[in-house]
Amino acid sequence: MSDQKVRVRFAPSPTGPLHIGGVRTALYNYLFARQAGGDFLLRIEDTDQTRYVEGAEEYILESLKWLGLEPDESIQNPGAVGPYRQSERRGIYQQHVEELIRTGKAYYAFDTAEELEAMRERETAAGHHSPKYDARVRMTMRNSITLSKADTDQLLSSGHPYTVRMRIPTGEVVTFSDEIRGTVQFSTDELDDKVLLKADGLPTYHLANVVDDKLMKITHVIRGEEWLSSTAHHVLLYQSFGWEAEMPVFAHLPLILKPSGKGKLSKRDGAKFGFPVFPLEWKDPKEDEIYGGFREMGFLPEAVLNFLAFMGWNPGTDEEIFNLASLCKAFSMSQINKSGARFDFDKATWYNQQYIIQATAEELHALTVSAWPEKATKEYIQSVIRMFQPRAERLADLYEKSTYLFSAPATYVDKPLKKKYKVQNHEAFAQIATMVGKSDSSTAVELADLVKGYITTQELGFGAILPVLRIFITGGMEGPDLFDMMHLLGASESELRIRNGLQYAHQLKSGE
RNA sequence: GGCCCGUUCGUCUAGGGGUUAGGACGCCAGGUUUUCAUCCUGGUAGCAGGGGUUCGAUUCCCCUACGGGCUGCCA
Repeated sequence: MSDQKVRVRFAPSPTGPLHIGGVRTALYNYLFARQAGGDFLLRIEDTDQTRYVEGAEEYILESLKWLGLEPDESIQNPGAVGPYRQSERRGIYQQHVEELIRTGKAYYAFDTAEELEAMRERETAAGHHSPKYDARVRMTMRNSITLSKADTDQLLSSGHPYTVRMRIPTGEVVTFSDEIRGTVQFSTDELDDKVLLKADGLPTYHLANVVDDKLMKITHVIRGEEWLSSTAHHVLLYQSFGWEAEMPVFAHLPLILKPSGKGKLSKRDGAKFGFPVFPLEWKDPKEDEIYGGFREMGFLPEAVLNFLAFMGWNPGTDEEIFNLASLCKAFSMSQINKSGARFDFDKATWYNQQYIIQATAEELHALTVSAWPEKATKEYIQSVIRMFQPRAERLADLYEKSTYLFSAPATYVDKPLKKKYKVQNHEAFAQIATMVGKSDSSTAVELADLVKGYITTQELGFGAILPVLRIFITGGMEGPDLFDMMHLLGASESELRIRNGLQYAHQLKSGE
């Protein structure tokens, strides 16, 4: 197995939006494949028709595309081992299930939902805590083991609904090696006779997964820890088919947990904690509810990837900024943790800020084009972006925080203005306005020298002038360097704003 | 309840028989910016508990506690 070309798969169910934990699973699969020069496939596991959600498949595809985790083989660009949608592989499963029945590894079960329920109640009452359809119980149920051949054939030909169950042997120990957890053992006495084929003719995860992984030549199964318990069933299935030699290497990833409280991160946690748990926004057709996405929240895909990569993995060094390409180089299965990681939105935000700072103004402009005032030129907008990059945690901060560079402030912060503006400086501000208006400084530094020189020679004090000037220009107390902004706004606009601000401040003061 | 997996600062983690237990986020303080942010410096805080093994355990073993997963004709 190890001398074959590495092939891994990401196999989500189209039952809703792709959860952030799923994204991380996809990422690790992608990284592992890229690093090994192998293939990364996407398989849609749509065997539960009752949970199928319209649009989920497209959502998954779009998410992976946004993140840059595009599969080598998928429903969109099929390879040689398709179809890549399980619902289109019915015949394959049917065929394999028949083989298991022939060899006695599986059997028909005719129990109805009511009968199963009755069994569970009976078992619980008898003191069996988690009732399992196991070697003992199956002898009390209606299946092709307890029924005569004639009765079984009769039921089958009469169209009675049936499932096919796995016949778990007793008294054996299933041992397998997990890349992350080491040797894991299960006693077959603990295992139940899992349903392999449902009454609707579609396979359950267990059967479909094993058959598809084998047929799609998957070498490494990298998936969430929620699958660890059922891996024993999967190993048994490989054995039943005589596929021991082709059994993939298993690697069960630690789960992503809620930021606080108990359990793994869930769909509702986003709304509950005020941050996205999905890559893209999702409008649920059934619930009439909108779930926020990292993309719409102004996150850069590489920041999401970097953040997610570090939830459960580390490069073994102190470095922590890794884009997709460097992650591919640094990734190693042996550096994956065993324990679950709590989702930390502050850390995600920090990563985003880092990537916004690293990005070029051109890139950020391209990602936000429609958000800027139409009249502004590209050069002007990109200058604004450069000024606000270190001040942005989300893409929207870029244009939401910089509105005053596109139109004069409509209001001023009164309290600081009252405190800082002194009536006796009125003439000095008027002088500065004139000076700024006439200046043809080619750089912000020249403009700064000019104004600061005036303040110094007039002995006005920077603290009495600069903060007030900032309020005149922006309306507020925060923002980029004052002279950078005035230089960008231009001489006449700056002069105008100073004069308007001065008039306002003067009225504010004299009105007391 | 049963089975399986896990447990280093609040969070993400490095480390691993002898270390001042390292880094990052967050938070706090200082510096730069006479603003805010960035950036820089410093600080805060941790090996779940109990038994072993050992000259010596945070590191190895066992137990307990706690956390997580599974226990569906869901995946």
